[in-house]
Amino acid sequence: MATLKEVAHIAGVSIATVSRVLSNSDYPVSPQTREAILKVAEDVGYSPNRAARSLRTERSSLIGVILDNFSSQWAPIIIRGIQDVLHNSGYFTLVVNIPWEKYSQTDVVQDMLGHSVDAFVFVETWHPVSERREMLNNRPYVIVHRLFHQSDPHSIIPDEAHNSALVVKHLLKLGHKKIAYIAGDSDYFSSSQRLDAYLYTMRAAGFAIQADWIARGDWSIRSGYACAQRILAADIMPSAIVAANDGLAYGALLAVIDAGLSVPADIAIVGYDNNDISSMSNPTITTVTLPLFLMGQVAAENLLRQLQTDDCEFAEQLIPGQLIVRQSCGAPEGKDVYARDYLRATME
Amino acid sequence: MATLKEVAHIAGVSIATVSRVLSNSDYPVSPQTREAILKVAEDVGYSPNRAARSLRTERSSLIGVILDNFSSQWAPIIIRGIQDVLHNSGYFTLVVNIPWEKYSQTDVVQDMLGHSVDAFVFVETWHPVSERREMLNNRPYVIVHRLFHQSDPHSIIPDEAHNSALVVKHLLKLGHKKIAYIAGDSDYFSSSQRLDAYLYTMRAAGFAIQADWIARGDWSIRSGYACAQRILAADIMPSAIVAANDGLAYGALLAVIDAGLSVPADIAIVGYDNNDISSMSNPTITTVTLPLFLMGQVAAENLLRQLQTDDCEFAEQLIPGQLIVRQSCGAPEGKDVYARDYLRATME
DNA sequence: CTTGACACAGTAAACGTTTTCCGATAAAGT
DNA sequence: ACTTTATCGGAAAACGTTTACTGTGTCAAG
Repeated sequence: MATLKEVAHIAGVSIATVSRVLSNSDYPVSPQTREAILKVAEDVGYSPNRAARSLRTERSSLIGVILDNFSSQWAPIIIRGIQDVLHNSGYFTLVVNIPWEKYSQTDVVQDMLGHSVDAFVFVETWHPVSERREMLNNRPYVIVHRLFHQSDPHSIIPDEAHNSALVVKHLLKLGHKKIAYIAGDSDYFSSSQRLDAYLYTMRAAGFAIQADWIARGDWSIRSGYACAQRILAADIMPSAIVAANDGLAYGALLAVIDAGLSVPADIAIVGYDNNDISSMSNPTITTVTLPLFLMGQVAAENLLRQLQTDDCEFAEQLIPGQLIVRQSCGAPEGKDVYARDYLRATME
Repeated sequence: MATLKEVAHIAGVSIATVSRVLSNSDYPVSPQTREAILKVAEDVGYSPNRAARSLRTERSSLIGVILDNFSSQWAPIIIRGIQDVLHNSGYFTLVVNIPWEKYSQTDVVQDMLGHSVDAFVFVETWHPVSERREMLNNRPYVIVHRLFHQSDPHSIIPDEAHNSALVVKHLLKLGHKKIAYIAGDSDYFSSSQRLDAYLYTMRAAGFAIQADWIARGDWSIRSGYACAQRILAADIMPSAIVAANDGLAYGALLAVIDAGLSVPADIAIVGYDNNDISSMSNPTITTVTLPLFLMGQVAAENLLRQLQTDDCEFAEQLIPGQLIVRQSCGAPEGKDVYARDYLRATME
């Protein structure tokens, strides 16, 4: 591997000059010398030794990315968004999945600091804010798709209020007035956000909500089934059910069908997350898709801003999702196909 | 951040000695000094500067992991397997998803070499062997879950022959003699492997195969549907269909049902890959699961062996999968539940 | 003609390790 | 008692950068 020294020797200049040209510093260098050096560097295939550079500058062009669950339906897409931006800016990511029964987040952060990462990204994972700042050695950080309640201004999260309003307004527009709701596990941030927005939008539209129209599940198909059964036994039968994710929605779908009713004729159903289940069920389920790739990009851009300026002004950033209209709500269908070519899509 | 120098100063020894103790070299150091140094290092929270170490030793404790498709159903699990082993041995991974319409593999490899990665892992991706060795600067490498035909002794791949035999023998044991087959896209390595093993096992068992029992699809649900229709129109109607993946199997399932037949009573169906689709369909589909986590682990262990010894003796390594018996083949069912709690499982 | 100011290039120190070489002490063999 | 050998510790060089400092030469303003 060629070094500065060799390039300098061939070009007949000092290594300082070569360094200044090749690390695009703004130190003045005459056009001829610059030209000559660039040519030599190209010829010998010079590539800077990151270790040496890192040792000297105390920056590594490495960014630590920490997650709990690599195999979540969201994480890989978010990471692609992050890398899309960071790689273009010359950064590499140290992606680590922490099975938190095995390693502590703190240990991993320590190890990463040993590699002198410039910043951190937490994906769908969480650590008490009070400790975080010092734990990270005051490096910039960002949390993307924070799942839990603990608030943090460095978060990039879906705009659940907007999304919920999207869903409820869509149903209202289709003429539904009696809309029930199946909430998710209350430990999760998005769960209460989605529920709150449902309540707010309904009230803002001037519609009453029956107490027995609201059930709370734990995200699973099974609990969606159980919740829907409770809702179907309500004093006033609703004409639509909004579920806080596609698993619950699919469970509700099964329950409604098992009760001898039809979807969407008798009861409309809407889910969340655009999980594969929602495009493969029969009927397919109208749902809200989260802009995961975009969230990753935004997170990375935020991080870059923190790295470039020392401006650490920060506010939670909300990214709106999109409604995907399918069969389960009775509206004219969007462009989505019945059984999406799942494997085809993932293999291309 | 504490340095060797500080530790040395406090412990009252030279940095050379501290280095020898802290980088567990086998250079003789008296127990007392060792003890003292370790204590001081612990107290000040010493953590070695990887950049400096890397500059000196020309190793980085970094391993480059390159993939095409982060969001494939296999990749995240494989990566977790890889990291499980590598992280325990003090390595970090530089995971990069290459959208190959955007960047060239060669560029990414170059960038990684700039960070002086010690070795490479290619996940489900491919590059001509002839160029590879020099492109990688003679660093060790390993390919895990190679999808294409181009053979390479450094590959860790599923033992498709074993898996196919598993499936066919299972059906033969259930009394099926007329077994049809839907193959996948012939560009893919596993496709031909699975087909070959089907043919071999059938012949070895002494059963004839009708030409119109074999159809070729492209992995998609749609093509599974079409292939099954062709097979159902065969001169001699088969009693079972083996499909090269779960998408094809699901398509076949739909076709059989649409033809007014029942699964498994009239036709048994078996798929591959234990995709979510196979556990959510009705009936659920018997399938073969690939040991992805294990494959990642094996790959990482191979890499470590290459790094430690300079022994580059290498042979393709085949990892056998497992049969998951579900409803679609008519056998007494395994422990798998009907609609697996998909989201629950991914969120925990 | 002086005096800055500026553009450009080079010298050398520093970053934190590892490791070679060398010296000192002690134990063991003659 | 003298060599040999093993054990332990230190001094110092090196890895490839970046950058503060210094030193030229040129040019414009006074």
